[in-house]
Amino acid sequence: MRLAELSERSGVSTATIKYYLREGLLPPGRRVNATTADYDEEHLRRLRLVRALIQVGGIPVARAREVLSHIDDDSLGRTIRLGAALWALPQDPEPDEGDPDVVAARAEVDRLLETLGWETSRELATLSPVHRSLVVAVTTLRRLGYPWDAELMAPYARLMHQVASRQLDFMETYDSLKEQVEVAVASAVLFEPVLRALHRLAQEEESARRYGIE
Amino acid sequence: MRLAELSERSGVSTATIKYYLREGLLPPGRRVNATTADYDEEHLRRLRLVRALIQVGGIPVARAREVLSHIDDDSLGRTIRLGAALWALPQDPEPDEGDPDVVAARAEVDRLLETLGWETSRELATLSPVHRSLVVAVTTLRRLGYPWDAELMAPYARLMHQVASRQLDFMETYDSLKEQVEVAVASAVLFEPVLRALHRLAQEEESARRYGIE
DNA sequence: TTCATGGGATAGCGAGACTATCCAAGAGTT
DNA sequence: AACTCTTGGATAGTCTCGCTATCCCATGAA
Repeated sequence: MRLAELSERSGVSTATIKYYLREGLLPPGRRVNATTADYDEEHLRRLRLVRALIQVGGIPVARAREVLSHIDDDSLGRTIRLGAALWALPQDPEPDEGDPDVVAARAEVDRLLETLGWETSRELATLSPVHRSLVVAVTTLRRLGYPWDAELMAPYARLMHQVASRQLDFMETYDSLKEQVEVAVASAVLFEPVLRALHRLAQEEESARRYGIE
Repeated sequence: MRLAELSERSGVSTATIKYYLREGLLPPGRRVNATTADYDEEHLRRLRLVRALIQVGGIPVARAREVLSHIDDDSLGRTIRLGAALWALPQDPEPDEGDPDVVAARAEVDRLLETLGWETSRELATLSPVHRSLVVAVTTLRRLGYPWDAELMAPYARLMHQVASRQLDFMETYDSLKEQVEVAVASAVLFEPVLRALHRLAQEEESARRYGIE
C-alpha cells in the first residue's frame, strides 16, 4: 500500500507518518521508484504500536525510537532483548545521591528487596533504571510525610509480582521472540493504564461501599 | 516566612513560585504590607504537593489547579470531595462511541464489572472519567491484537481491589477530612509510580528467574 | 538618604510534537 | 504526447507548556 492508504487505515495523517519515518520510528517503505514507496501490514502494525506508545503511554518520540530499536535487534537473546527494551522506557532524572532523603529511600527499597528475597533485583540495584524510578518515587512520598517503608511496600510488591507472573505466562503464549518482546513492551506501557484505571475504579468502588454515596 | 525562604526550603525558584501563585496553585501569602507577604508551613506543604503532582505525576498545571480546588472545598462531604478530586485527574480524550472497537471494549468492561459485582461502578459507568480511561486503554490493546476480555482482566481487577482496600485503610489513619482527601490524591498520583516501578521490578525478577540472565 | 529586596506584571525561551508549504519526479488520464 | 495529480522528501513554521528573565517601584533596614 502507499502512504495515503497507510494513513487512511491507521488514522494518522500523512504529515505525521512522514515525521515518524524521518525520526526513524517507522522503517522506510520498499521503494518502487523515485516517487513511490510500498508499505505492508507490518508497517501498519508498527505504526499502531508507535501511536500507542506515544499517545497512550506518553513516551517521548526519542525514547520510543530507542525502545523499538531493541525490539528489532535480532542479535540479542531473550532476556537481554527484553531487558534492553524495558530499560529504555523510564524517564526519571538521576536522584541526588547526596540527599539524605534519597539515601533513606534507597535503604528502604533495599530492605524491601531483602524481605522479598528478590536477589536478582538486588544485584542490579545500582544499574536498573526501574530501581532508580522506585527510589525517586519513594523519596517523593516520604518527603511529603508519608511513612513509606519496606513493611508497607512488601504486600504491594507481592501483588505486583503476581501480576507480572500472569503477564509472563501470557507472553509465553506467543511464538516468535520479537512478538514476545513486543508483548512485554506493550504490557509495560499499555497495560499500565489499564492497571491504573482498574486501581482507581476499585478505589471508587471500595470507597462507595465503605462510606456510601452520601 | 518570605518568598525567598519558601523558595530555599522547597528548592523551587522564586520565579516558579510566583508562576504557581499566578496560576492559583498556591494560595497567596498573608500580605504584611505593600511589598511583603508572609508564608507559613502550610504553604510549604502545599508547594511540595504541587511539585509532586506536576513533576512526578506529570499532571498539567491547569489540571493540578482543578484537583487542588476540590481538596480545598470544605463544603463537600467526604465521598463527593474525594470523588471530585479523583475525577479531575484523568486526561484521556473522549473515545469515539461510533467506533466498533470502542463499543466492543465498553461491552467487555461492562461484563468485567458484572463479573466482579462492582455495582456502584456499573451505575457510574457513563459518567466516571476513570471508567472512560479504562475503555480507552482496553480499546488500544484490543486494536493491537491483544485479546483483552473480561475473563483476562478479572484477576487483575481483584488484585487492584486489594491494593485499593489497603490504601483506604491507610487513608483512614489520618484525622482531618482534608488530609484524607490529600492522601487519596497523593495515592492516586504518586503511589502509581511506585506501583509501576514495583511492577516492572517484579517483571525483571520473574523474567530472570524463568529464563536466567543468559 | 540610600539602596538592596520583595512582589506584581509582562514578555520571552526552549523543548517537543506535529503541520504546512515547496518541489521535482513520476503516474494516471485523455 | 500533453497535462494534471499524487508521492515522497526536505524545510521551516506553529502551538502548547512549563517555566524564566526583565522591568518597575514601593518599601524598609542601615
